[in-house]
Formats: sequence, C-alpha cells, structure tokens
Amino acid sequence: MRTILSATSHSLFQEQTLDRGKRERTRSALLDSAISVFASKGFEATRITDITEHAGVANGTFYNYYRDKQEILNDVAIGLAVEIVRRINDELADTINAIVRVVTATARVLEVARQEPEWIDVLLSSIPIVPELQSQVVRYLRQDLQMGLEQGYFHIEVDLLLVNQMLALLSTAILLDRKISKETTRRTCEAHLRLLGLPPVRAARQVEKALSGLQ
Amino acid sequence: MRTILSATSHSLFQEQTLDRGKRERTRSALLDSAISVFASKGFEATRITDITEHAGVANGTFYNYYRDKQEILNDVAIGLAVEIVRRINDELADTINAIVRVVTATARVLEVARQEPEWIDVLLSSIPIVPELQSQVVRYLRQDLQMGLEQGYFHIEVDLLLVNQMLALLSTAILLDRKISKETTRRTCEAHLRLLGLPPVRAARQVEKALSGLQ
Amino acid sequence: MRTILSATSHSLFQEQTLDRGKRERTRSALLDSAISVFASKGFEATRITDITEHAGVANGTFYNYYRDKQEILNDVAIGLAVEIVRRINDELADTINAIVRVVTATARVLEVARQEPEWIDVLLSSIPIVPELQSQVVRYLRQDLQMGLEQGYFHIEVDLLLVNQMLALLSTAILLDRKISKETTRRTCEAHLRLLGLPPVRAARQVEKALSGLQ
Amino acid sequence: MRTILSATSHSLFQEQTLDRGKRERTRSALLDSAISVFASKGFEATRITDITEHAGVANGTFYNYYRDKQEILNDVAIGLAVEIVRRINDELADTINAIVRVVTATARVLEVARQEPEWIDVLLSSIPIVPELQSQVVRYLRQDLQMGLEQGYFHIEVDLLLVNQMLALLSTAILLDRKISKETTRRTCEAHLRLLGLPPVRAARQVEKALSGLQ
DNA sequence: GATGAATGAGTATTCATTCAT
DNA sequence: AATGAATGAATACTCATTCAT
Repeated sequence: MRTILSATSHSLFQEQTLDRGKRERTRSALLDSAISVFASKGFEATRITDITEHAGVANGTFYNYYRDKQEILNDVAIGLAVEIVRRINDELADTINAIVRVVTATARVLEVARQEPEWIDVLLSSIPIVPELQSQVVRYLRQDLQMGLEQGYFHIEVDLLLVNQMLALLSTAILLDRKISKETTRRTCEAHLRLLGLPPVRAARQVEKALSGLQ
Repeated sequence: MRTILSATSHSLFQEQTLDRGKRERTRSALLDSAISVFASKGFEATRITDITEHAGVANGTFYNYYRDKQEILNDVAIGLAVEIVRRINDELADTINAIVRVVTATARVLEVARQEPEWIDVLLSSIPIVPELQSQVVRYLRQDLQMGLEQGYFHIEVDLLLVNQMLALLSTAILLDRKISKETTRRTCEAHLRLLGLPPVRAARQVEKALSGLQ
Repeated sequence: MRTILSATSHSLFQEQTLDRGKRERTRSALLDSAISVFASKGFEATRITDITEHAGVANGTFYNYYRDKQEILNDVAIGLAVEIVRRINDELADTINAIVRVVTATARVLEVARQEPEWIDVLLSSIPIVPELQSQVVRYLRQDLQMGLEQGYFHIEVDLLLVNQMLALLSTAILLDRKISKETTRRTCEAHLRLLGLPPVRAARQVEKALSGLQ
Repeated sequence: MRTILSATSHSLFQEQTLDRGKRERTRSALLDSAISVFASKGFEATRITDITEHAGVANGTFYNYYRDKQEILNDVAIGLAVEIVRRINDELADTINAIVRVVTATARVLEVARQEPEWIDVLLSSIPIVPELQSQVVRYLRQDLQMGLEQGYFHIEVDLLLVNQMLALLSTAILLDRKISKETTRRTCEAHLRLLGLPPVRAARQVEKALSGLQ
C-alpha cells in the first residue's frame, strides 16, 4: 500500500505515464504544468502559453489535446480529486468509526495541502468551476456522514449544505495558514465535529485521540 | 429607526447623492452600475465598458473617476460594507446578549442577501480582493465574540481563523440557496453557535428564540 | 534701454500684460505655460491639459484662445523671436562692423540660451514647425551678412543654405552644452566666421576682440 | 568592390534575408516598412499599424518582434548606419589624405541621401533618439579628423562639439535640398573644410579636386 | 504529432474637443 | 469668460486560435 507520507511527487500526471507513449507523456506534461500555473497565477489569469512554456512545448501543441483552459482544468481537477481520495481511502480501509474517519480524512487533506500546496489550491478553486467535482465530493463525504448518524454520533441533517459547510471550513484553514500548523489542523477537525453536533468537550477529546493515532 | 425591511433600494449610491453635484451623481451611477455588473459577470469577467454602458455614460467617463476595475471595486466594497453594518448596528443598538447579537447579525446579513443579492455577491467575493475589507469585518465581529466569551456563552479561541470560519459558513449559505429560505437561515445560525461552542441542543433553542423575536 | 543682463523674467508674456484686461492676462498665462511645457516635454508630447494645468486654468479655457497646440506654438514662437531680436537690436543699434554684429548676435543668443533655456529650446525646435519663423530669421540675418559682403569681410554666397547652416551651428552649441560655457560661445562664434570665409587665425582674433568688448 | 552607384535597392533588410527563414523575412519586412513610414510621417506620428499595413502583415505580428516603436527604430537606425558606413569604408579603403577622406565621405553621404532619401531621413532624425547611434558616429568621424590634425591640414579642437557641428551642416544640406544638387554638395564640403580650419580659397580648391576625382 | 509564425478580435486607455452651467 | 464633466475616436496591446511546414 502506497502511504501518504512517501508520496510527495510534484508531478502527479507525469509519474503515471512514464511508461506509456509519447502522446500520453506530452499530455501529462501539460497537465502538471497546468497545476503549477493555475496555482501560481490563478485560473483566470493563466494564459495558454503559460502552460505550454512551463511544459516545454510549443503553444500550438496545447490544442492537440485540449480545446481551451476550461477543458484542461476539468482533467486536472478530476485527476487531483481521484488521487487524493485514493490516498485517503487506502488509509481508511479498515476504519469503521465515523468520527475517526472524519477526523482522519480532514487531517489527511490538510496534510496534502501542506506537502502539495499547488494541488489543493487548484482543487479547491476548481470546485465552483468544475461542476462534476462538486458532486464527486458530495457523494464521497456523504457516506461517512451517514455512517456517523447511524452510529449515533452526529446530530445534523446530512445534505448539500452540510457538505459545503465542511468544505468551506477546510478551505478557510488552507487559505489562512498555508503551512497548515498542527493547531490549524486540530481546530479544523474540532470545527467539523462541532458542526456535526458533538458537544465541544467531546469534540476536543475525540480529535485529540484520533490525531494522536495518526503518526 | 430605519428598519431593514423597508429598505430595498437597488441603487445604494445614487440614493445618497441625488442632491449633490453632477460629479457625485455620475460617480454614484458608476458605483451602482459596478455592483450590478460585478454581481452578474464576476469581477474578472467584467469589462470597463460593461460598467459604463450599464451606467449610461461613455467609456471614457470611467477614467474620470477611477483608474481601473480594482479601484472602483474598493469603493463599491467599502460602501456596501458600511451600509450593511449600519443597518445591523441600528437594530442591535440595545441588544446586550452576545448570542442574540450573533444570531441577529447572521440573520440580518442573510436577509440582505435575500433582498439585495447583488450586494452580498459583490461583498463576499470582494473580501479576498480588497484587503481593507477583511480587517474591517474582523474588527467588527470580534467585538461580539469577545462579549460572548465574557458572558460565558462561547468556548473557542477568538482569532482570525474563527472569524473566517464564520464568514465561510455565511458564504456557503448564500451560494447554495440564493433565495435564503428560513431553513437556511436557521441552519447557518445554528452552525455559528455550534462552532462557537454551544452544545447542539442549546444552540437550536437559542436560535429558535432569537429568530422568532425578529419577525 | 533695457539691457539683456537685467532681463531674466521667466514669464515673457505675463510681464507684458499685467496692466491689460483679464482676457489678455489669461492668454499670457497660457503662453508662458506653453513655453515651460513645450520646453520640458517637447511639442509632440505635451497635452492641452499640461498647458492649462500649469497655467492654473480649466482645460476648456484653452479653447477660448486657441484652436489647438499648433496655434499656440505659433504665438509662442513669434513672441519669443520678437523679444530676442528686440534685445539684440537694442544692443547693436550703433554697431556698424559686420563681424562685430555677427559675433555679438551669436553671443547674445547663447547668452539668452543660458539664462532662459526654455525660450531657446522652444524657439529652435519651432523653426521646422512654424513656417513664418524661418522667413523672419532669414530676413533678419541676411542684412548683417550682406553688410559683411559689402565691407569685404565675408566670402560666401548669402542664401537660405548659409542662414540655415549658421542656425544649425547655433543649435548644436545649445544642445550640446546647456550651460553655454565661454568656450562653447567662442567656438560657435569662430565657426560662424570660418563659415563666412574668414581665415582661421583672423576669425579667432576677431572673436577674441568682439567678445572681450561685450562685458 | 561594390560601388555606391550600383546600389539602389529600396529594401535594405529584405535583401539581406531572402535566403533565411520565415521569421527573419518577416522581421526584415517590418524593418524596411518602418524606414518608409518613419521617413514619410516622422517617428512620433507613425502608428504601429502604419508599419504593419505597409509590411503587409497583421498588426499583432509587430509584437512578435518588437515591444514598441522605439525598439524597432533602434534596429532600423543601427542597420542603416552600418550599411552606409560599410559603403563609404569600401570606397575609402586606400585613401590616406584626410582632406580627401572628409570630402569623399561627405559627398558619399549626400549621394546616399539623394538615392535613398528615406534612409538618411530616418538616420539623421534617429541620432537624438537612439543613444547608441551618436557614439557610433562620433567614433567613426573622429579617426579622420585626428588624421587631418596629424597631417597638419586641420586647425581645430577635435571633440564632440566639432563632430556635431559637422553633422549639423550635413543635416542642413539634406533638409534644404532633398535633391542634393552638385552645388549643395560642394558648399557642404567647403563648409566642412572651412570649419576644420582650411582657408577659404584652399578649401574651395581641395573640394574641387576631390569631387572631380569621384566620378 | 509537433511546431511556432501569423492572425485579428477584443479590450484598455488616452486625450482633444464640446458644451451645458 | 471660465469651468470641468462628458464624450468617443484613435490607438496600443494581448492572447486565444489557426494552419502551413
């Protein structure tokens, strides 16, 4: 099992296509470039040539793969989401307690945000722009929340609003503290549990316990 | 006392300058126009001519007042913030209970969001772009939060992270339910109180009570 | 007789109209402003508002007096030429030797260039743009040159080319040494006499003599 | 040896790049175009689209090669200077008499001015705008002047002022008589020699001799 | 497939000029 | 006469997109 800690490749897509044909390698170069450039300049401000220059290909090459910026953003965002979800799922495979699952997932996302800030920058800013992404995230989170309800831990209506509230708390943490200190992680996890209906003291205790078990 | 409910002018700035000279009237036309256009197309996508056309002036006129989009956004955002804070302050003048203050303020912002969706759209999307705005909001909110701590209601560290978490919950409500149903208002207020450290049941009761007192 | 040395007013036109009506005073303010601005930014680069701002009047006021930049330049250039010619003529009234007249005139123009650099800047750069100016200068210079021929000093064809050559030498001095050192003055006078056909040694002697008599 | 008389190509740059790649051919088209347009409208008055239209390319193409007008002017001016100097140097290779060198160079520049008026227009008007150019010209002229001093012909201080005086006389000739009659050439050469300290009669004789040897 | 030169629509910005006050 | 806000034509410049090589 690939663990999160070992994974700090800065080229998500290249890594996956080293073996495949030239076409796939060029596509990956574009995708990885897009992550970097979107992260540093923002989606609106990046020009096609920013991506191609960073990828070391001619500007015309872009159009052999994508129609426009939006299209490559979709690929980038989905690719990032899949990778991050994969990492978390790997680790949570055997965890059945919903509280632990929520805290672990939150902490792990923040962990990725610390190690690969570009990924999370792009991913979070993509959510409002890439419709498909939103539904993916919702479907994923809802499972754990539902589980928490059934286990009697959470007291809240599980719906789109809730999921978005949790995402918003996550984004807030990342935007405010790019280094993602332990403190920020703890407070974000606690905020999640409070929101889900745990009394404050209990939320604190559970977060303490779950985080200490993570490393 | 001017109440929020009676106020639904759609021209925040024009209204204030009907009596003053031509220069101020044109400036207000541009400001009101900017609100509309920023709200409908977003800041990045609006062109200067969108603003001037909507205001019914020539494109060159814009530059008699502002150097660029960013500069008019600053004026717009600060103007909106001042107006909204004024409305809420009017109503909260005599309220000393921090919980009631927080719930009322939250509900009132959502009320404005329902009646003047453009205002809140622009205001919220301005926060990351207009540095001055962030500090204004923080200063304002911190007072009530501090009061809640002293009254023994809240159990949380009052800092920049907290303020941003609350703003993020507010934004989430508005983005997800532009109509701002009573349900959305209630859940957002509850989320705020939960985040601030009230046990879920108590939070629900307090929100119920405070909102029913509002009309 | 007004002497050159006493004259260092920086407002050629204002000075002449202090007594006349408001209209003339505004016009003079525009003219003096135009000199300053043309001198510092050049004719092409100056905008109407540069002139009006410098004059302390509203931009629209300009059009009460002039149709465009070219028109005010004409007035400015002619006014400057008249003033400079007047000063030199005052001094040369009793001088009958053509060599002394040429050397004195040259030295005096350079003297003005030193004391009122803006005047000469504008005047010289106006020559190619203000047709009337060229013919004025030619008519003026030709007299002394003709006199020198008759006195047997000069050996050269007196025509447009010669006059322009002399002007070009004058401009060169001013452009290269804005401070107009004594050395620059001497060399320019000598260049003039050499061009007019005096043998080098004689030219040097005459310049020496004429300049020493000037102050 | 390529003679001046045979050379009347009107496309200085195109001619040099017919064989190279497309990029260089387009660049040359822009350069040649710039010469024509600068010559006919003057630097200030030419718009980028004047250059691109004349070159038969789209306006955007300009910016693939140059950032602005000034940048292409630099290239144009240096290119012209190099070409003209090359032509004169070719011819003067074996001439050791400084007087003959000066007269020949002067006459040849005027010859170019007659055959390629645009070149000289642009070149002369570039001198004040392109700093590099001035120093190039100075370095070039100074050699011959120094030689004349050593040969005992010239009596003058060789410095920046002198070089600029000679350039000014050259410009005057071109501006006043675009056709560059023999008369204009003769008088300009004589003016140069007089300025350099030859007695008038001797100057006339030397010019007569040198010019008659030229064709 | 990759290249990169060429394109030209889109937009910002300036500034001379007008004209109601 | 003076004002100065409004105008809009003129122009620079960017950049997504095309396409011949």
